[in-house]
Amino acid sequence: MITYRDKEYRCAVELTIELIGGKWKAILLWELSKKTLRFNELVRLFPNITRKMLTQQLKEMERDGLVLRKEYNQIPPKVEYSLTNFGKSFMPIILAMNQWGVDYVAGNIKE
Amino acid sequence: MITYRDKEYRCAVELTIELIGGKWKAILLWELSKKTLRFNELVRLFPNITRKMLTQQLKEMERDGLVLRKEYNQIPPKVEYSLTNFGKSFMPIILAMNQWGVDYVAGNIKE
DNA sequence: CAGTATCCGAACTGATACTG
DNA sequence: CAGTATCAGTTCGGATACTG
Repeated sequence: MITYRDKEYRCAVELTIELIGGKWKAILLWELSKKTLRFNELVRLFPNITRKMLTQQLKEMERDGLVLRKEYNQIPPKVEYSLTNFGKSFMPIILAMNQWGVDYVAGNIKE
Repeated sequence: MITYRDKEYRCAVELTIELIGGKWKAILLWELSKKTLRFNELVRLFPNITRKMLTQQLKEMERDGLVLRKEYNQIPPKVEYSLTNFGKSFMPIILAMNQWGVDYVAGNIKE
């Protein structure tokens, strides 16, 4: 058993899923690992995610310490999202996910 | 863009999430990688998953080619679940997930 | 620009009972 | 043993409109 922030998990995999599971978080980590991005840049990168879901996911990741939200007090507003060191610690997983795609569906990748 | 089984994905990570995302699939892959298991053994291993959800997840993984369902025609029934080679191809990801837990919450693991 | 608010249907999850 | 069936509650996800 693993205890983390007062919750119990059967195995490490379960905990990992809790932190980066869901439809969007792994992909957000992937993009943010390449480049710090502003809110609307993320919106444009992912035509399929709504602003609502994007805000929600980013907030959860910020709460969990994976993402740093930097707000510039200016008009028009400017907010930048980047990975914390903790967020970067998931990169081996994200890279493994990407590598899996390269290995197993490489023939179907179109640039 | 990646095309896989008539669906399009922005990046490999997105496709990986589609195949092994969700709350249970990664954990099921983890357990089945260690040992072929019968339905009720899985039920006992995961007190938090209901039979309904377990059936549903296993069916999806079978449909996607990750899991092999072997039914013995006998009474009482016996069904064994194991990983296909395709299912095993996700092991680098699952192992990375587990390793993350070992590295980052090791202090909180109780056997 | 970077979000909120509201509404709504779909999907997930759980409890319980039942079946070949 | 290995599931299904049913009901109900919660969360997810998307469309649209609005705000500081």
